[in-house]
Amino acid sequence: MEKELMTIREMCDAHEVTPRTLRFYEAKELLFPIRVGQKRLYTRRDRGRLKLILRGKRFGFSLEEMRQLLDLYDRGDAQEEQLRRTYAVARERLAQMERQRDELNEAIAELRGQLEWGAEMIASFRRAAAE
Amino acid sequence: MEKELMTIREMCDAHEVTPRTLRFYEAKELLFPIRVGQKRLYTRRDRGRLKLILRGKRFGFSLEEMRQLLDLYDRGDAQEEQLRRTYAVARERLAQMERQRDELNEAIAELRGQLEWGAEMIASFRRAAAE
DNA sequence: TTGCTCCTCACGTCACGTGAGGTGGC
DNA sequence: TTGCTCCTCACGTCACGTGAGGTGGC
Repeated sequence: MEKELMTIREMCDAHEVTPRTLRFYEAKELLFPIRVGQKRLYTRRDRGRLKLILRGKRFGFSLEEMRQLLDLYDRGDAQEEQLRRTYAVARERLAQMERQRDELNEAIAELRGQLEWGAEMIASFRRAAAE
Repeated sequence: MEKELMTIREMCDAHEVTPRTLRFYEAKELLFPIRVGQKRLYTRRDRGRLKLILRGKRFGFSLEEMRQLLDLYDRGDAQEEQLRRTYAVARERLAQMERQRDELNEAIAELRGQLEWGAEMIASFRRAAAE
């Protein structure tokens, strides 16, 4: 059973982030934990938002983009509009990620080539030293 | 024929970087253009270093890492040592790039799944609106 | 005189990391 | 009293971007 309210430490352990990250997201108005004195208590809503934020990060969305999408989600009334917007932004991101993957694959191939060349050079140094 | 000395603008056009980038690399001691008054004139050596820096960037090396490798290269005496070091660092980088590519591919697959789901949802909104 | 390119600060960006210094409750 | 966890500034990081304000030569 999940606790209704979680401390900052419990949040960190559950989502593998640092306290600094959670405070930073709060400053950026991405999370809104309850304050009891100085302490923060995170609700189910905060956990839902955090999961979406972390997922968005894996997709390369900026925090500002995630904030805008979450805000749309929160307004609740325009569910369809929110979905369309997210869909459009996500398609662009997908295209960027595919380009990025292609570049990365090229770079990997190039670096592999360089490494082969380097291995040969090192081998020839060794042969020269053996004389 | 390539000119022996190039202005900052010629360097920028030749390598698709901004003046700010070249000045930044100089501040970080990666480039050492000749100063004629205030103006900078870049030598063949600077161009060689810049090419290596940009290549290194594509491989994800930090500027500090590139500076260290270039410094080794410059000492010239320990060519073999330099090559070995570069080779070792490059192998690690390759492994990181491969991990990064795998994560990216996973994220792409996941995002594609989300997009499909989103497309269906939008379609069902449309059907509901058609009633 | 007007443009153009060059220059030097120096602050801004993004997503946090990292102390410094202090508090509350077991 | 000692630890532990929490807290709030606030500066540091990385690789530049972006004005502001000024200079030199056609």
